[in-house]
Amino acid sequence: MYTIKEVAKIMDVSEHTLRFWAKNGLFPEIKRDQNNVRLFNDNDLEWVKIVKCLRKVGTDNKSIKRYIDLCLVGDSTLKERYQIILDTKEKALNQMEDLKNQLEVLDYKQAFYENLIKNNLSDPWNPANKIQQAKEMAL
Amino acid sequence: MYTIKEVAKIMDVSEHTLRFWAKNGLFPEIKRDQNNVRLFNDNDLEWVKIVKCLRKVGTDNKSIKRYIDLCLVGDSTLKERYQIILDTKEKALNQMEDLKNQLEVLDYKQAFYENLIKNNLSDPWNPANKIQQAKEMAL
DNA sequence: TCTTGACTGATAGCTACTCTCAAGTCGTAA
DNA sequence: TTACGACTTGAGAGTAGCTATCAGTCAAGA
Repeated sequence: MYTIKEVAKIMDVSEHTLRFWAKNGLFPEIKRDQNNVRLFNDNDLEWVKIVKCLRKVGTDNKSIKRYIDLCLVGDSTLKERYQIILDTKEKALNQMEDLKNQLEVLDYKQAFYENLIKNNLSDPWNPANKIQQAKEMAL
Repeated sequence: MYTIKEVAKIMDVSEHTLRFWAKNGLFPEIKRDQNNVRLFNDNDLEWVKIVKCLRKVGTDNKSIKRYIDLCLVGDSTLKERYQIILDTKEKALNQMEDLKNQLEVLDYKQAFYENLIKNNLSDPWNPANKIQQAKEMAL
């Protein structure tokens, strides 16, 4: 059994966020002790894990709740849940692709700056420099 | 020269977001025609590209504005800007790593569901089933 | 007994959009 | 000439998902 603080540490999710998720029904009911303090068990940790996973790939909380609710309905929703996982995987792969593209932009920028710094050049992008260049061309 | 609508299409960023970014100083001043309509040139498109890139890897707008402002200052900020690009690259790589981890979680889930569906089994996670299992064990 | 620390829910605030709206401009068709 | 439709503008309201603050409860230790 874990307190919310321990779960926050183990799962690397803030206590605030865990309470927010709990309040919004993103976990099945979590047990409380006699003082109303939440006590997470290992199974609850698995729920946190899947919610965290779905959030990380950008699933909105409404859709996550829907998935959780399907889980609680029982076996009749197995195929629908399976499909959600497949769709989520595709989303994650698209995001990887997107990140790769952004990395290319950053690689280009890096090379651009390295060239300027190494050769002690001026930034041809800078509007101020543009004016300067225009002046030079006009001479 | 491109209207905001064209830029939105070319860069795959909504007109709303472009106006929002512009209002918050995430682009250098953009030219307007006699009717106050924004006219983006190819250089502006490059600004949109870098802002989009920074946002995609989770940079907050304040930090993006700071980067843009550094760009406008001129060559004295080249090294600082270079460092921002390097830091951003690292952030992007961390995110890739994170996504890979989440994909593993999803792969596991996929296998889990495939097993249940193929073998026509009950979800051992379902709280309702847990009760059932407990009952069966009690028999 | 008092203090410290952990927890609680309610609520306020924040970021980054996202949407709606009234108003202005343009080209074309009746 | 006027009406229309498609486009733009800024202002401002609304939203998602946290994030932070707060007052209050409780148990354990000095």
